Amino acid sequence: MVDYRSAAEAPTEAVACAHDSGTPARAEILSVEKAQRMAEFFGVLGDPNRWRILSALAQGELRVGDLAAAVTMTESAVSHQLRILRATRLVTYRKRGRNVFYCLKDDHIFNLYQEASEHLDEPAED
Amino acid sequence: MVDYRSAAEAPTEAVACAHDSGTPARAEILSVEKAQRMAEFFGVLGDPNRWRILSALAQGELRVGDLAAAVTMTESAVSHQLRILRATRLVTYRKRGRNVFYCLKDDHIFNLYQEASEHLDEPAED
DNA sequence: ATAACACCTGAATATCTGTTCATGGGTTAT
DNA sequence: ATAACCCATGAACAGATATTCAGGTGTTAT
Repeated sequence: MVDYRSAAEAPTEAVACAHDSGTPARAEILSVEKAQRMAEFFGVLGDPNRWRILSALAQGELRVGDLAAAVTMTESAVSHQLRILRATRLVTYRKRGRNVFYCLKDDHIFNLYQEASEHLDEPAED
Repeated sequence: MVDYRSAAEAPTEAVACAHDSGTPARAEILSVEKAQRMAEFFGVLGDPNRWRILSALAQGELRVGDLAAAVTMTESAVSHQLRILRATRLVTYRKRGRNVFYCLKDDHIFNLYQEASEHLDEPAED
């Protein structure tokens, strides 16, 4: 997926830690359980098609079929992904007859998107 | 990893969308490229050992060997992971003789952690 | 020079993950 | 009742991923 050989190499001597010298440690080391929960959550956001689904739902409620068309995936594939997004409580749904309308559940996904964008938009600084 | 059969089921009729009725759509649907970049970034945070490494570094600078001991992984495994964290610009390093000291690069990881925690701590509401 | 140390890297393997395909349940129309 | 429609699900397969293992580079000590 990514070519890690093009990683940021050769740092300067200037200290570039998130918290410098005298600053007290901000956090304890994560327990394996907490780390596991974090990883499971972020892992859900680690798939491009799930991001496309989420961004489509950011425009408003959508039926599964329309959602599939919007992201050019099969209904089955979308349905599988929606199950995961449901379990992670990122989306909710509402049944009307034989249709099922999905939508985003809350604002957390927006904040995460924004925070990630800021990080990704930062200059390479090499 | 997760049992998706225990997903949130049986919604009420009350609308629970992130943006209600008349609100205008907040975003366009993500391009495949942007979705790909997002997924790659969040995918890095989709591993429990990487979270333990990051949280260990949140306490301060650490040598690779000490880091490995702190998270109970082999030096090799840690080194492989650090390469990924370096490429994602989540950590930086500093060479002193034959030692290499790693530390967190910026605050984004804290914000992401906090945002995710808030989401995960929300009640199940079933 | 030689050995020990700290770290990095490539290949190989076991595991996890996402899609497809086929099928089944529930709802509406005829 | 029957057919058409919408969606969910399980199994299976292909692709991605993380660790282990063996070996390599560069640095410090003897």
